[in-house]
Amino acid sequence: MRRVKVTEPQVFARVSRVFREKGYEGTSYADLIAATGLVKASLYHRFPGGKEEIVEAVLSEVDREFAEYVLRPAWQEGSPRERARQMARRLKEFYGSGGLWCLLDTITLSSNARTVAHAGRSMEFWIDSFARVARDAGLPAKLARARAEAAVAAIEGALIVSRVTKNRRPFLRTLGSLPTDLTKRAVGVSRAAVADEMEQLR
Amino acid sequence: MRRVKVTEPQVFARVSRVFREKGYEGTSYADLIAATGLVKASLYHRFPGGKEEIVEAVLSEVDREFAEYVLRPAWQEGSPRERARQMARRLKEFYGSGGLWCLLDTITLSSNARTVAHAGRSMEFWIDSFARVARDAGLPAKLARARAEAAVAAIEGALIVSRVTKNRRPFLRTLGSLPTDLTKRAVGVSRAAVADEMEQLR
DNA sequence: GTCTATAGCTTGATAGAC
DNA sequence: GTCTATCAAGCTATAGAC
Repeated sequence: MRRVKVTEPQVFARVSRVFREKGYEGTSYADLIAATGLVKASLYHRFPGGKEEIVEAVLSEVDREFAEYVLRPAWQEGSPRERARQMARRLKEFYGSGGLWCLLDTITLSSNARTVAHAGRSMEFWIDSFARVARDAGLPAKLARARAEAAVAAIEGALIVSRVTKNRRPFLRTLGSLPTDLTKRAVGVSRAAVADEMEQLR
Repeated sequence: MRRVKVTEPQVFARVSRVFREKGYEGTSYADLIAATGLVKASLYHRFPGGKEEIVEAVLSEVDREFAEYVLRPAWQEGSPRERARQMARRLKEFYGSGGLWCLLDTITLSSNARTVAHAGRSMEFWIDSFARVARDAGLPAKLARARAEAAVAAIEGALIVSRVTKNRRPFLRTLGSLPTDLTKRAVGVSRAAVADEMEQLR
């Protein structure tokens, strides 16, 4: 009765799903076993460092996918607004329209300093990517950076609101306004009609 | 050797601090014992329902304080902008300038449905409070609601960015722009100078 | 690379004395 | 209302066969 070998990409995908959903402390080996179909000793064979090593590996892998797919448009040629729009589409996909949480969030609560530092670097790259688009749209570097931080926070926060109130609309709205938030030349009081903003409400 | 009795408000304050910091699964009785100075059986005497009852009680209490202090200006008389400013000041205080997390966030990851529902109602009241200020500023109800959701998300997200990148500035900036974000008549492309926004960067 | 079996510790929870 | 003592279950982790 030979078991079918579970491929490495499958293990990563299934395990990361659990950590995204339950966080670091909330994830037990029982959960990981149920998700992968592997037995505990097999997980230890693949990740001798235990849970900490698993979470490090998952973070690296998810990070790579996020950078290479979701954030990629930030580093390509083309109209800043259109690149932001493409990132918004991919963010929607990546976060399951607001039904999946962010690993950088769930994993950084009561986990070790090394993991938090790793997640910090990942988030910095995310911010850098957004900031690049804002700069390409003509914003001064300092302002671009602030806009990028605010945009990342808006997304992270919208996921929390989505989880807590079980309403995904704020998340989808945040993605909808992302291209504008990242690239518009100024915020503040304007004479543009309220109707403009209301039209964008979905 | 009689022990000094620990007052109920002290227990609530210390226990809620732990849950804010570590989340639901991340908090163990060992943590609660260390924080309160009480022994396990004493905690069970006060909260026979165990961890679930503790977290419910903490949520109710923190909720009450948040509504009665932080959100209070939303339901008072006066200029909407000034009321938003006062809430921003109190939010800064409540979240330790970005060094303390939100219970509604940390407690809703891998905890039971009842707790998530409770947290959901708390967040709805928060959104309602913000929306009221936006409506008082002259915004139509639907737009006011969307602005309120976005503002709550911005705060929650800024706390995550603060935790992950160990940089509190995004959080403080979010509070700085809260009065404007909540009460301005329109967003979008405007002719107001970029300098206006940059001046507000701290 | 996967499995069975087991070790030892920590967890949430309870009984009962003071 | 607080304590000591104890419990079973769950946890992370390892040894060793196939």
